[in-house]
Amino acid sequence: MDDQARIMQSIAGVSLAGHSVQGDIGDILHQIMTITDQSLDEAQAKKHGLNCHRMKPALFSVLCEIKEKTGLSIRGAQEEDPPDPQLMRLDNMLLAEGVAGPEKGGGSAAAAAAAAASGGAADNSIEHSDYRAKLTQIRQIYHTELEKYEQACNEFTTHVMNLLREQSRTRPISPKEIERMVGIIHRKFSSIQMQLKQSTCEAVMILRSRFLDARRKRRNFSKQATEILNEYFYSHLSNPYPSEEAKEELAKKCSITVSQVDLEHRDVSNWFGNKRIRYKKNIGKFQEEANLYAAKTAVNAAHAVAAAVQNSQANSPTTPNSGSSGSFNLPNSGDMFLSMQSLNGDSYQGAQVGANVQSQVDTLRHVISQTAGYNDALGDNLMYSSHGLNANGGWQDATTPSSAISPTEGPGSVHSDTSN
DNA sequence: AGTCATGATTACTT
DNA sequence: AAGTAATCATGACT
Repeated sequence: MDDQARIMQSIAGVSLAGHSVQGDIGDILHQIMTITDQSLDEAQAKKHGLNCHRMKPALFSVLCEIKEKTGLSIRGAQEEDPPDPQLMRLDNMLLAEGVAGPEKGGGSAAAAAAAAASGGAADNSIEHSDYRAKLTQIRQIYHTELEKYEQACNEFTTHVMNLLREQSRTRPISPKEIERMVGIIHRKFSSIQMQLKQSTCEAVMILRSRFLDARRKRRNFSKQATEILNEYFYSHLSNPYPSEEAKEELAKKCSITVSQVDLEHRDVSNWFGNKRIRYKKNIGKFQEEANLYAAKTAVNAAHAVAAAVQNSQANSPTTPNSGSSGSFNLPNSGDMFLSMQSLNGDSYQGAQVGANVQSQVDTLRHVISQTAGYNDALGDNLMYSSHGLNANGGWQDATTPSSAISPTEGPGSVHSDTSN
């Protein structure tokens, strides 16, 4: 500002010296220089006053002259637009992945059609449809964001241009300058866009690695997820084969807890597959865990019993002791409630009851085996016996639990699931 | 670095 | 198509 003031002063002194209007000019300049210190309304009024001033055209032409002279430096800074190699790379990738391409008719739809049509590609079309769904989601987000940026950029550009146009009445602004300004704005916005493109690329890469790469990177499930899965496993020990729906539900249940990654049906299947085989291979090793989860479900069951009893005998003064006092809002308490009622002898014929009885029986059997000192002859290896696990190594029919038959596993068995 | 636990994949069976 | 058994690969822990 000081430099500018000096220039102004010198202009006034040199070009217009000797005229009787010198004091007048000084006054005008002073007004111009202080215009930014004033409130908007004041400034607006003063600007208008200056615009109508009789000296304005002369001053304006002087400014134009000066501008012409200093314009060279600006022109020197005139830079062309080198296509950013990184941006090009991002663009190419997004195009290749079908994110940036044509909205619908392009890559993804074609891929979908190809996958659906050809029988050969049906090997894992479910996963691919899932993949495509997620990709579409990403593409949608990307496009709406891009559009938003575009709109904001245009709005801002027109705003700035209006501003400049308005200012061009008081100071000389060449079209080149406006062009340059627009260029700057666009560059700023495109750098923002690049960030969007970058994060989109990242998302696509993650998606790709998750779905299409040969071997998905191993991630450990969250504690809550394993908790939930284990709970199901040990409360269905006699038949640890969750149905499709059950798997789906477990996956959902595991995903709503705070875990970095959503579990899917396949993950649940893998988990149960691994769990079954590893449990069977070395039951002793899982004994502690089994006890833990059985106890956990037993607590739930006890609470449910309390709830059921309290409910069914609400009008009767004879309340069984069952010393547990607990919340009614336990997880699963609904299921437990029904099944316990059915065990209680009440004739509830809910669709869920049958399914839950077995899990209840599993839990209760375990509790009984513990409290009754059932593990005498088996040594300390098999406190929690293998229920439906038959000697052949299969779980087989759950409805005929063989009572405490230990498979060939000895106490000192080493688990053979080692490699490398 | 070594070890263990565990998620994921593969080949095979039912 | 779902399950099993074996195996691979890696995260976490020592």
